Amino acid sequence: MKKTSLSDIAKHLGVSKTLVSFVLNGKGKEFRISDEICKKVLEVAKELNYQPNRIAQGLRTGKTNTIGLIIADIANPFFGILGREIEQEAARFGYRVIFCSSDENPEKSKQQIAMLQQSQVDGYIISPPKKSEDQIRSLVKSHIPLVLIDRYFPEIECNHISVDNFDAAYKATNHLIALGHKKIANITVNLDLVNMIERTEGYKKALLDASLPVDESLIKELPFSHDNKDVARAIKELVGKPGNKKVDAILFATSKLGINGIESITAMGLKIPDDIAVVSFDNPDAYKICISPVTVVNQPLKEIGKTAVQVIINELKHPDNIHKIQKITLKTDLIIRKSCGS
Amino acid sequence: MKKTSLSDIAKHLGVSKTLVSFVLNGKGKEFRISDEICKKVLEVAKELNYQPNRIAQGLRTGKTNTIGLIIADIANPFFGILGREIEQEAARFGYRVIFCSSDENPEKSKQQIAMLQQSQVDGYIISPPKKSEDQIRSLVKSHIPLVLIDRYFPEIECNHISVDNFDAAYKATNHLIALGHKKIANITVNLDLVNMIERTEGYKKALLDASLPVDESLIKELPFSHDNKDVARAIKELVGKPGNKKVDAILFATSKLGINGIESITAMGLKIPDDIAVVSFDNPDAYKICISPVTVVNQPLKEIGKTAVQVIINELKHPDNIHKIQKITLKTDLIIRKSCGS
DNA sequence: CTGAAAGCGCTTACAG
DNA sequence: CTGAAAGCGCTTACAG
Repeated sequence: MKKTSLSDIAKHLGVSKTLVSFVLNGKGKEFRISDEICKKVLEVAKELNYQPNRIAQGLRTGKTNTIGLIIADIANPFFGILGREIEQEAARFGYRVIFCSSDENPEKSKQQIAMLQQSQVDGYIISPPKKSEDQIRSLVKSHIPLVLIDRYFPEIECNHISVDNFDAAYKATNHLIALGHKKIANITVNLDLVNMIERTEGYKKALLDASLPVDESLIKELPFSHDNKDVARAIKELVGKPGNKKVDAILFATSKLGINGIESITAMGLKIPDDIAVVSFDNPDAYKICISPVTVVNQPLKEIGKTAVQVIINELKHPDNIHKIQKITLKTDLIIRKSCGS
Repeated sequence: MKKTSLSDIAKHLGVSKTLVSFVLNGKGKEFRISDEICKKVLEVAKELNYQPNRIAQGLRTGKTNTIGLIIADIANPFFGILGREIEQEAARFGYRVIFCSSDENPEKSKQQIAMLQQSQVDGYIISPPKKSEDQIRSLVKSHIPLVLIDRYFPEIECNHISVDNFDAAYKATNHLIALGHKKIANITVNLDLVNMIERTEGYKKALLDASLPVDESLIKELPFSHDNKDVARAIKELVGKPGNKKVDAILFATSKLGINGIESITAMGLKIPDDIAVVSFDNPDAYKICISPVTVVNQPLKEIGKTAVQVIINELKHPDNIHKIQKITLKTDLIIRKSCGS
């Protein structure tokens, strides 16, 4: 079954491809093509089940109606929710999206960017891994719409959408302090990325403002691809010997860390929040049905995704705006459950 | 910054596009082009940062190296893990993937299929919603590689990869029975799809084989887009009045149901497994750190994803095989934790 | 060994 | 109002 093309329809009716193209693109009125012919063209197109070849259109017009998305891992619900929203918002504007998971690996993201360039995507939404500055810089230079999400590079002038991580960590830590916790640890991931750095800064600032000491040994930076054992080890180090508790609360910088952490804490026979209080970034289902439902910093993921697409579409529609850089910071909210005590 | 094309390289060196194309496609040897010229072409290509225009290649060759993926919802970790594996395996073979979430809505999947057709994807991996039989049939007719995952339509001859749902539900129910539970409910989703139907059949068969009555009022089919309230209501109906327990165990057919269900059960003040035992399909993180870690039917998601891509690639490489339909059924395993008692 | 030419399916000045 | 023609960037017979 050969696919039908524009010229099939043209031949069928004894008219030119030009005319058919006009009609099918809704420019019938504009070129004052008679209603009668318009109707016929539409009929035949339907009858022959005409599907425009977007590849051909893309080659001709230079626009593919495709957005390239690079995130760390689509299997992680954090990025899943983000990706879902991006897909949906893009579809509203007639755009498709190619998904890429970089695993926070700059080698992978580099290849993925090259692939997306070759695919002639109209725009990029990227959650850049560390050490990908040069990739982002050269993308900026290419003048194709680009927006960074979740994190960004302060030294690169580029659209980005993220969350006030400093403020979020500050408030979460403060919440712990207000409930009487004094020895508060921070388990985070060694991504060397602003978002994570700001979280740790916010945590420290909250301690300082409460005249609590900042003990660097209570800050554990784990590798991104940590497994349960890494987290378990970190927690053992933090907890110390029984009867001589080094720590009475932990701020987890990601839900992956938090979920593994809670598993370890429980496995060690410790109770949340009585033995140790817990607060975490992100709000996965797991935290709702957890042994002790977890107090979390909730990020407006859907808004991040939606806004990212809108920034891209806006630049595509108004290419003159491409130099008006948008740096958007959204607010988080603290959802208080039971894991911090009362 | 204009992108460099084949002819830019050709002009640069005073040779023909043909030659450049041959060299860049690794056919230098085949056409016995001198090593010297090959080297120069490669050099210039690198220097000019040549990126082949895949859109143009696609138009010319009819192959886009793109796979279209339709699942219910990429934000659901079940599909997230599947999608991740598909993306990764596809990348290994040089394929990109366009992600579409259908929300189990046949209208959406219809539009998405049309979009993917227009995008000239080389193959489809689809988790088809109910009432999408006609869409799948017409795709089969188009002779473009297609594989159904997670569920399929028994009456349509088509590649599919799924899991032995009957067996899985049978074993899960049996596990409950072996632990002494007799009044076992089944909360599932009204998808009218083989996978879900088989789960309920397996559940019933296990009851029958144990000479337990099958009580249709203990089978609750909720809408796909259920919210917490739907699940809470179902559970209230199942549990009945205090002191007069209608049910002592529940088999959840999906983790979304299970997570909501456990939340409701806990909110009602019931203890798992003492007041009510729980077993669920799928193995999200939530179940590991749950109040009572949940016994689950674990599906080999990565294998499903990987195999799906391989079936597509295989057909693409050996177009003659397209009529050798592959119907693959994988095994699940029961991961026993604490939610069923002992 | 290398090049000129056709053509994939579109869109869009241009001409009448 | 409508059509012939060029061209997007490739690949690939075909010719020499």
